[in-house]
Amino acid sequence: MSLQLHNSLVGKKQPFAPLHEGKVGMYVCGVTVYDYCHVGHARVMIVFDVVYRWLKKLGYDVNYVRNFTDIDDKIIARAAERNIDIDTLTDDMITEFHQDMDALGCLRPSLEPRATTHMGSMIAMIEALIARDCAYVSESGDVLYSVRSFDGYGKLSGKNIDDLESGSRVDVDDSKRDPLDFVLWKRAKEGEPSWDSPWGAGRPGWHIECSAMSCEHLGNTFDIHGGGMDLKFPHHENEIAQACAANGGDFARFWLHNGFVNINAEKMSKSLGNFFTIREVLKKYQPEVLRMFVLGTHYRSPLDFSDQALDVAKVGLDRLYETKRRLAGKTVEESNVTEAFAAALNDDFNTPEGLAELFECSRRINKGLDNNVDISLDIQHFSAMSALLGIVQQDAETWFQGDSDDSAAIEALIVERTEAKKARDFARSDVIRDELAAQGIVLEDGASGTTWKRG
RNA sequence: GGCAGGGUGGCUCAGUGGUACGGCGGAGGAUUGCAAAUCCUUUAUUCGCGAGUUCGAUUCUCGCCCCUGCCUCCA
Repeated sequence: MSLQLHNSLVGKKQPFAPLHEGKVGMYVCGVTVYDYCHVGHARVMIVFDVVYRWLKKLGYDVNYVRNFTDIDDKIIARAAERNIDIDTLTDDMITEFHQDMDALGCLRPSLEPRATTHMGSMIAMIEALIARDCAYVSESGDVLYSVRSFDGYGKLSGKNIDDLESGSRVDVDDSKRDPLDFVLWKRAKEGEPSWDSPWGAGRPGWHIECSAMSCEHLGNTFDIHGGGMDLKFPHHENEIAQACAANGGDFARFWLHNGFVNINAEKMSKSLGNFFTIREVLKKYQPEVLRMFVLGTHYRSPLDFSDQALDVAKVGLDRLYETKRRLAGKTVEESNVTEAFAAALNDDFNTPEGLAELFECSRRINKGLDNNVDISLDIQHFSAMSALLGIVQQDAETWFQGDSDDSAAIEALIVERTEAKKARDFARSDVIRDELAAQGIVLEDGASGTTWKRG
């Protein structure tokens, strides 16, 4: 079966075919760089990392663009708060962001454009919108987008303008022709960073950034646009309105939205304050645990965050690493994933089903090892599937034992215990095992000697 | 109020018009000096509730209940 994507634009799965043979253009909304990333951000990045990896595996030449919003109200406020330059803040946060992403095993996108270096294309797009009567300069001096001018407004989010207005919580701004009109260009306020434009000094609105940067780097019409479900409205709706009205054609062809990360059945978010940063989680859990946790649920479903859920992910990974550990020393040839795995990923990136296949493959290997039958093909599959998901990528001993420096002492005790066992002095060997167990060390007596891990 | 997405075993998470995948946990067995790990067997007359369509529905349709989100910044 070929790749099927759930396209938010039509609300169902559709067969995927790129605009240009063999090439895929994909844009994913990145982060606003004013603070550390939390688990919600981690989910988007991990989900689209797997999308990226799978598209490449299918043989596409993928141009993956993920932006940084490096100018907005929150950034200005935070820089002022910390009494540092905006550039210092954003550069710093981008470095921290990359650190988190690298830790999580997310491949770097092809390009990570920053809003502040794309003023030209944003201004050009706004000019085009004004020329087409889709935007206007308000009394306050801001440039606004006129939502009534765009017929398809609301198509992505399944809303219509009248419904939006009746349920609107937005304060009515007199300078707007319509309450739903949104800012394309904000006139500079005293002391704020600004860029020159035909409408005076100012800075871009959030939505225009993504429309301009995606079109500049991927062309006016491109294949995939992704992001969190919360960006569907108004952000992505506005992106479509801007790009389509300015360019006169289609914008992104497939829209992919991932579900939220919840805590106690509530959305994890900055505003609710119920978030955990990635680095907080990584103090307690290895990065692959977070990855496993994310991939264990389909990307569009809600994902409940809890220590218990992470523990479950950890135990599952342990199982896979036990298999990898038994494979130590065996050379693995480059190979492909199983058909079942490919079918799962092709079905709108069904990673839980992909994981099920990986676990089954693990069992086949263990069984083969126990019964001494040829499992070379399974080993290749195991390696290819785990690599594709970006898990079980560490050395198994490191995974189980960590890299602290008490290993020598532990191993000395294991040698002593082995001697005792050889002498059938089980009382002594059990004492040693108990001593180690008290330190959290679990021993496993295998056919080729004793191995250990931290429990 | 409008719109979107959900409700599957003790927990978690897939899936399908013909009685349900995987993981965790539980029980039993093999293996082991005993463990650990691994393997085998087992663990949902049942998929929120009611009705309809059908030979047959958890899967389709309708109604209802409950949960979450979006409609303001948000991944």
